[in-house]
Amino acid sequence: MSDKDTQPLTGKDLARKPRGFPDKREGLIHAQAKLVETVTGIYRKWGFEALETGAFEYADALGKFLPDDDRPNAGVFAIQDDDEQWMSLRYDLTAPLARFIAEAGQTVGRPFRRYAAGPVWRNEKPGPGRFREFWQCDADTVGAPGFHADAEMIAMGAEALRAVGMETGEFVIRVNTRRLLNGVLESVGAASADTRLAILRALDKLDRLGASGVADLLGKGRLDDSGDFTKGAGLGDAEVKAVLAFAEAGAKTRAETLANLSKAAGNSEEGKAGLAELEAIAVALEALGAPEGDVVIDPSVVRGLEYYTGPVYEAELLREVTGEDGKTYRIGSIGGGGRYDDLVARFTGETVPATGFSVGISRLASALAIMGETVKLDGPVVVLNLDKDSPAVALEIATMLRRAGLRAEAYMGGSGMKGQMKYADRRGAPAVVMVGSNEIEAGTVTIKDLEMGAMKAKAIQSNEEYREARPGQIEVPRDQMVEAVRRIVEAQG
RNA sequence: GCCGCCUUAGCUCAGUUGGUUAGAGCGCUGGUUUGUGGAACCAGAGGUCCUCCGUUCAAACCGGAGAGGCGGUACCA
Repeated sequence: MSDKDTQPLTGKDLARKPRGFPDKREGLIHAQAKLVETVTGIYRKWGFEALETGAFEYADALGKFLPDDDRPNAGVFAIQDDDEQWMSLRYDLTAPLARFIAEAGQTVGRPFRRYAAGPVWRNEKPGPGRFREFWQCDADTVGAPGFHADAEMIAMGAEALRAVGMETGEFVIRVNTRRLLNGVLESVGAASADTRLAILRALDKLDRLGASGVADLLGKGRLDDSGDFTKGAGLGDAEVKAVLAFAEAGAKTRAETLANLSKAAGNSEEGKAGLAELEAIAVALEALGAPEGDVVIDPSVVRGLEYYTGPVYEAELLREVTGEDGKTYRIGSIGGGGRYDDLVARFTGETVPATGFSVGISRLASALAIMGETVKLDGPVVVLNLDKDSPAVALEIATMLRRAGLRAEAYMGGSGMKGQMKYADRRGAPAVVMVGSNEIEAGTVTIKDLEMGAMKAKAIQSNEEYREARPGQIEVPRDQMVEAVRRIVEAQG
């Protein structure tokens, strides 16, 4: 940026990582893979099929904006193709789907029910649980005009979150509709786009700032803890009250909320239509068996994406996230979605009603990681290399184990036995196999069950006794090695 | 983007109101134990004290700028 730090970095300074692009290791990768497998499994069960698109889309296909100066827009990562056209990394999985539908035309039947999982990129400020590269797992129904399709997305989303381990009270899916919001905006006479936007943004913060904070934002403005002043929407007291009454209409049950809303939503056409949408969704949710605790109607839900045209839903993690450092972290939204009836029409002019739900895989995984709920490492069986001058024995043993379908490696490092045991321990190896001169002479191998060894060692008091005991260790003839190792691995599950 | 706080060993942190060779715990490496991780004891190796510029006889410490981190706020298709 400035001209004085143009000196090239050297040495360790070179090894930097851009913020928000996480390095992921064994534990996290497997946790994420498992989440993806579980969630897509639910989507498949509900009758969705796989469809994936590429990482880049033309910038104008992704959104309404056009290239201005150097970059099309902050918020996305964009580069120019060799023909100078702007391409952007996708910021979600929905906009590329709309492009695909427009392009594929009649070659896909309607309704088209698809799921997809993959990384998306947003050029925003990262934080704990907030990344610039992160995974989403989406399901969408294209060509579905009825609100029961939205209800299906919501109920399926709740099922997916339960499948990844969320229990009653640990998450909630809050449902609203844009049309109800439009009705409220109309009823308070919010005409300008700026004012409407300011009101929606204020509403969206109800859960975080509370009624008084939102009231400030709806009115004159709000001074936050850091001393920063946020300009308000400029509504009068009566209007602020009306909007707040609407936003706080949420009640314990969906039926109660709907009853409250019918009073607070005003008489506009949009408001009535919105109420009808939510009523239809509520009926369908009953039929789908979605528990009241999992899915609530909450008129303060807005969601940022501009392409939503009707119902919107947001899945929030309620479970307290406390790290091993004792700090609590606010993870917030772990998924959401909504109806986007006009997204395909941008390309073809043909209105294609569609609705979708997305699970924030990276958020979920980092919430689990912060809580210390990482999956147990399941490393390979490690064959120790005791005679470093002739590693062939270790290679041979490892090959036997692999041919039998077991995950195994011969030690490749340069350390002594103690170091090799430490290595196996750190890798999460279920067992090590040792073949030294004693074993070669006797035609046997020594197998150590590391898990059992650890367990037995707990009962041992003195260091000498520990050295003597060789806990969890057995010696078997070489031709029984594979089965003995297999028993140990399987016993550990 | 704006505001505040922070940056010393691999990690968590001490540190002298500016004064020689910058410390601890954990971890790591080696040994006690030709060949035994998670236990014990002994020893050892790790540092441009975030970077650059300035003040000073002297800067890890003071001043300025920058980078990175954390938190808040804004933005978030």
